[in-house]
Amino acid sequence: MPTPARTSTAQIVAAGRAILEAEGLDGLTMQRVAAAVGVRAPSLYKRVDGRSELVRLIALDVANELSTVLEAAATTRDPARDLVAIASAFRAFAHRHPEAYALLFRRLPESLRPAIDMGLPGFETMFRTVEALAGRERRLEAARTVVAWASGFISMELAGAFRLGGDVDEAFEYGAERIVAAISRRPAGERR
Amino acid sequence: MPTPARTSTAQIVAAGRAILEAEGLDGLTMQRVAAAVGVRAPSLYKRVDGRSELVRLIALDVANELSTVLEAAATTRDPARDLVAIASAFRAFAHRHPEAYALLFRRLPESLRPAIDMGLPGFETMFRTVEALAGRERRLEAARTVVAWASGFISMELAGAFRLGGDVDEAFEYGAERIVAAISRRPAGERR
DNA sequence: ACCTGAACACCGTTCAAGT
DNA sequence: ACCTGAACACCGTTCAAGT
Repeated sequence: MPTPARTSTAQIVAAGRAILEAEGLDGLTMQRVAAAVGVRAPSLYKRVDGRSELVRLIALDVANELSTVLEAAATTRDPARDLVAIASAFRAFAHRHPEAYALLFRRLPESLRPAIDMGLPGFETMFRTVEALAGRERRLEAARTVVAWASGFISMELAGAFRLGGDVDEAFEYGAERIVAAISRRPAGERR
Repeated sequence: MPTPARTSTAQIVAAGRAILEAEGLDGLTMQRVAAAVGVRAPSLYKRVDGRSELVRLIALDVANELSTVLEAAATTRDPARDLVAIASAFRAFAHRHPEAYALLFRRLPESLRPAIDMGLPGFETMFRTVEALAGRERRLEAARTVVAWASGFISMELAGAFRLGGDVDEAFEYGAERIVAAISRRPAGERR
């Protein structure tokens, strides 16, 4: 006799994300998630293949949200200003969802890799903005430089690695400005 | 009746590091470490306060080794070349010990933070080299920019995040050059 | 002193049995 | 169909008992 579903994959992912953010990745247990959606742990396996699959689904959810945030950040027609805005939006997102953010850049065995496509609109936007500054030929190296800097800065910041005092916001602004200039085809002063 | 110690903290840390590198952080269990040093899991608690303490000790060991590697990398008197060499040594270390490296930049509750002092000689060397390029006033922001870029690049690389093809080594060289230029004081006469 | 087995409270995961 | 309790193989950690 069929019984109605008491939960859904979407609800499980949402609950998992909430628990992740509140308790950290170690606190994200199948039992907690099950309790949050009103079910017992074994029932989760009807919709999700296991814990690592759940974590992967959460990471995909986070990537999508981040993508829309980045997309919305490029509002001017000036690529230099847009790129700074994109980097700042990236950082603000990480501050709002530090545990979720950490999920995006963690080391994983090849097989479990979350296929976070750089094809997501927000990353495309970033990529296009970089290309406008660095030129078609150097766009890949330039994009990698920008993303490496931004993600590294944020990871260190969230890991509490900036312990020498100073103004961290100011260091981010300094870095953003310098990096934008560094990847630009012409020195900033010559642009019009 | 006293029995002789069958292992030591140093041996435990070394075994733990080997297991970490071979099996990943999840594979680093007290039982495995115990087996590797020829003892049962409960005996580890005589020398180490628990698993997170063990991980902290391993992280400190890694930080010290990284420090000596960085220190040895600065061999010329040209700070620009030295800084590139330091960044490359940093990257090479991470490639040799990817799991150990990941330990250094992971998010931790404040209380468990591994007190990886920036006072370690290798980091001092890097800091001094940056200062020679960026000047005393901007050295903190400049150092943060360099380390953020390098650590971010390496994390992404090790996480398998560079999936758009292209030459990753070339992207690192490109980034290193551009960043060194970006944090350097402008030569006299050039306007901004 | 140091080491150990046994025990406890947790995990993730499987599966037969219930509705 | 979906959910569940029971079971299994693991964890980390504690502690009384052994040497």
